[in-house]
Amino acid sequence: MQSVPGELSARIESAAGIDPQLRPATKPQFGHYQTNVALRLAKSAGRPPRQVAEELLAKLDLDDLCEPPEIAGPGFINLRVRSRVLAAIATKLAHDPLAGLEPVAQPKTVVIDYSSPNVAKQMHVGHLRTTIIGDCFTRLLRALGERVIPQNHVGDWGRQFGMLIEQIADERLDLDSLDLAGAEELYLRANRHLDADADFADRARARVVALQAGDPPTIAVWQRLIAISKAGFNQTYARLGVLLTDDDIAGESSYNDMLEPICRDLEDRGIAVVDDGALIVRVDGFDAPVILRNSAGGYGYDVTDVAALKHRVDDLRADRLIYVTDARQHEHFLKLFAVCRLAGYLPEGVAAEHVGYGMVLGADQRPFKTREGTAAHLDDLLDEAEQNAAPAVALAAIKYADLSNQLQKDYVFDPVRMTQTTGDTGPYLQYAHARVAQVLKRAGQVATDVTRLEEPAEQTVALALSRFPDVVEQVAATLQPHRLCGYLYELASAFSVFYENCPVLSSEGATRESRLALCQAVGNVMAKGLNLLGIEAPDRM
RNA sequence: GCGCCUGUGGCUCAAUGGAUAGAGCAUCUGACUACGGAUCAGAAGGUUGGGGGUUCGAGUCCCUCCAGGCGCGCCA
Repeated sequence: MQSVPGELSARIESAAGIDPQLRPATKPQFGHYQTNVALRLAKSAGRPPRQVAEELLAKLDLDDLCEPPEIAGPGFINLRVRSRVLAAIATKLAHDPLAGLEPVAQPKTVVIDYSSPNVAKQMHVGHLRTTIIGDCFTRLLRALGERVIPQNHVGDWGRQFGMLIEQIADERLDLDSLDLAGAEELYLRANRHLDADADFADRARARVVALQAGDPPTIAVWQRLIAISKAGFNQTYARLGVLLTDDDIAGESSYNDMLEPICRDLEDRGIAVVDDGALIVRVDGFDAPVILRNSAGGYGYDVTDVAALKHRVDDLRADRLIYVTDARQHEHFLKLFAVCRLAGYLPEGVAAEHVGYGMVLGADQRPFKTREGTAAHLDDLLDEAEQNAAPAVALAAIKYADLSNQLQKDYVFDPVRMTQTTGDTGPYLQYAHARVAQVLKRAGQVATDVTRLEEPAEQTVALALSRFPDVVEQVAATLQPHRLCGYLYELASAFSVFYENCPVLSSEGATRESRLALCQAVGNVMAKGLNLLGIEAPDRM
């Protein structure tokens, strides 16, 4: 079944010839949906908009879905959906396990790059957003039937491993007793050692060479460090309740064998040139080139990203690539996409999008740091939020705060404000869901059909419910979770008004049954919506 | 210097080129012997950073200036 706005939109378009740009009405007195189609047609037709609107309505039959349309203001057409249509939708939403979401006709393969922590370092505040946002995208697109392949681009390669492995040898460290926090302390000791001891620095450099050459004992230690780190990451993922698993890990090192052939390919085809000893690709519109290979013959992140993209297109068969990293890397990804288009690694039919998010700031409006000046650990943030609320609620608060404003904006991590249960917060949404659950539990009967929507509050709830599938679809297309947050907040508010004005358990007969079913629909949609955000919907709080 | 992002009530944020710019927090005023008051109703609070322009219509698009953040060849 097509959604109501979808069906209305299709019918108006077939009569008008252009997309009606149907929108939810901006005010209750304008009905449920509005379109400015007559205003736009009037221009090319050279006739008054209201007259165009009348002619259009004469050709349209919406009687099965809407009350008679109204022409208002300069020529808007206002539509009010019939109560029995809304009731039928609400009934469906009450019982549909998918809450009205329908799988796309032709699923695409979507590769989403997110989280990407570094080996031998605990995840810090910077990883919070990429992990939560990426997890939300995975849930959203999977709910719509897309084939989603998360890619956790773990930083498991680079010069730091030389000093780490040498430091382990120097200390005769027992790796069996090392956890991720311990590995991070090791990292710091190795760093200090490197600065203070030239001989150690030489050995670290030699160890990097050995690692790159595949020296077995060196590789063995490197693999242990990765295993220790993964275990630490997985603890944090479990605490965050995100879907990432070890299967989603595609570390930087996995692309090593591709780097040299890519350089050769691009150089052979004249796309890359040697400049100042480095192999680079110049990109129109950007001053700085993409550096495939530095003048010392080493490979950096640029070429690794090219290789990763090529792998995702060629081997994973991606139709759509999404990268979730901080906004500062935006230009890097634009250049990466440009180079890959140029090289033919990124065919026209494959979409590539960078979703850049803003920084997490402390109360001082500065990037969130510890007292020592290092980036705060992710676990510390969770701990801090849990001082203000129970773990499940604190996590909801953090995720909602992270997803509810436009992603590219910085936001202030304010544990007190975001754990509040009033206003536009995660806990408020959970509370609405819990109230629904309690009513249903106490009803003592199974919810059936929504049959009457006489009260305005009932109408408002049903109308909000009917918009859910469209909102989800739009969020999946635009990758703007804050719109889903806004929608769920609206639904929760509408439910609260209904709850205040329309007794459920103390009403009788058909009214009671209808209201119970409406409650169930709200609960179902709310739970589904929260689930798409990665937020739990408890029955009690 | 060049480029990207941001600027909306005291604070935190919405608004797909459409009607009188919407919410929440805080403030003030109301509603409970309660289907969970972790709620609801109402009030007050705005020259959408400034100035031009395009359009029937601009917070939104274009130009320009201002303020803040970030990035600008061999580290991710």
